Amino acid sequence: MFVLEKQRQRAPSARSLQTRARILDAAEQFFAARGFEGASIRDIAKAAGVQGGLVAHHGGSKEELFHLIVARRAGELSRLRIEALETARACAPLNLGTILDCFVRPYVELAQGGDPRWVAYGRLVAHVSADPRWRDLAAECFDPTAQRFIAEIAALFPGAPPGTVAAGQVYAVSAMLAHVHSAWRIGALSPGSDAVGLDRLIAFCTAGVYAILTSDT
Amino acid sequence: MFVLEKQRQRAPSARSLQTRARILDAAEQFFAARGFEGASIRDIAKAAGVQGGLVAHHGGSKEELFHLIVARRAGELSRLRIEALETARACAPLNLGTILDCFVRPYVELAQGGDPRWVAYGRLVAHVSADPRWRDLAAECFDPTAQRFIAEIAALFPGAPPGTVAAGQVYAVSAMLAHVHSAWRIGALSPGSDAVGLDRLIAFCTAGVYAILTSDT
DNA sequence: CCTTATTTTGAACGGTCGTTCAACTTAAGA
DNA sequence: TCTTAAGTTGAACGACCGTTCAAAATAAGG
Repeated sequence: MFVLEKQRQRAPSARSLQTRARILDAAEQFFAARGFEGASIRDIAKAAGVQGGLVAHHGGSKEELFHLIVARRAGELSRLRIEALETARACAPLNLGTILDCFVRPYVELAQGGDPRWVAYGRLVAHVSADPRWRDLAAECFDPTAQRFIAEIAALFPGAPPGTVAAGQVYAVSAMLAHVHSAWRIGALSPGSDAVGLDRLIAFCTAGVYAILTSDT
Repeated sequence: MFVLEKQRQRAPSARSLQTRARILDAAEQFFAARGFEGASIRDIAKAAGVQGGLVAHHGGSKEELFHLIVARRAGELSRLRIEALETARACAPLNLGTILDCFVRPYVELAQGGDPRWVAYGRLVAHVSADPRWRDLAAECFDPTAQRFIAEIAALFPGAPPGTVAAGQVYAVSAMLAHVHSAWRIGALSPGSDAVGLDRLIAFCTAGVYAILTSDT
């Protein structure tokens, strides 16, 4: 899967970096909208305004390109979530609602902020989660942060079985993704602040996770 | 999208019905495993043991075939859910947990029962829900039953905003799908009964929906 | 300013895709 | 039994796929 790259002898030019960014952004949109097989290298190249061969030059094979796109966005989001967690911990002792807030809020605010790249990323995550083909990619990009939050929650509920904490995490993530990419099914977005919907989502997740962690069975 | 078909002049033979079923089942597996674009007519034909042209004869175009497969399974599941709801209503006044149980349990038991066709259907639903391309299909196949359950829940919480009930329904569905097709992320299935996991899922959904329906905001 | 690593082009390669269709086989209905 | 609608085959169509590569253009580093 991964071959070690030849050592660079020169710094990339500004133009090359811009081209690379255009290719990755275009690929992100097409992969998100049409899935891995549905997105074609030629469509991506045309949207980025380059020749097809250049996509391979900057992104490698189609699989490597997909991996690259998911990993770069996941890394940035992971950083934001961990930062939110540390900030919250510095203010007050963590509770369940705060922990889930730190996980859910960063992404939902990015996606609802209107940046099409983060909306696309949500669809990408949905594709990756739905297809067992991407199991390794999910494990690499999503699991470390998820494990971190699972550990925080488990520390609050010492008696809860580990599997139950993990289940709550998975359910919460799925509800978060549905909140973003199935918003049209919930109804037309309210013209005012979207924060109401976000708070409602976090309340749903918190109550659900709390219920299964404190149940007797 | 839909042309009116020529009137049949003869009943289909038993062999033809079997062939048709083999084609639809094979298509269901490939669409579920690889998505719409990832599944090829030739793979489906080979798995069904027929020539490629026969797939078009029984299933129409690729889009029509996809629609056919989702609709037939959705119709059957919808019937089971409504039956469960009516049975429960006959026994005792409905409450939130019972309503959600009637929605979630029929599918999860089918999928966890080991029938690969129902496991495949779960992945199909995930694909349909993740891709805006299938918005109309989702509206046709999923919304009527969802609306029915939303109405039942709304009747229990007269003061709750309609959008909040719909949000709870969408979150619950997403958690249910995650429970089935992301079970590997929650952990190895317990060797004993899977009903424990199902009860936990229903408890999660019930507590979450209840929380957002009774919140002040 | 040179040298040359890097970026970019343009075209081509072998395959696979969804779809179509004439010809052949099967079996329903009179 | 006979007619013929329906089922099935096998091959072909044009289009698009991911990938490769020699050659040209660009620009970093000495």
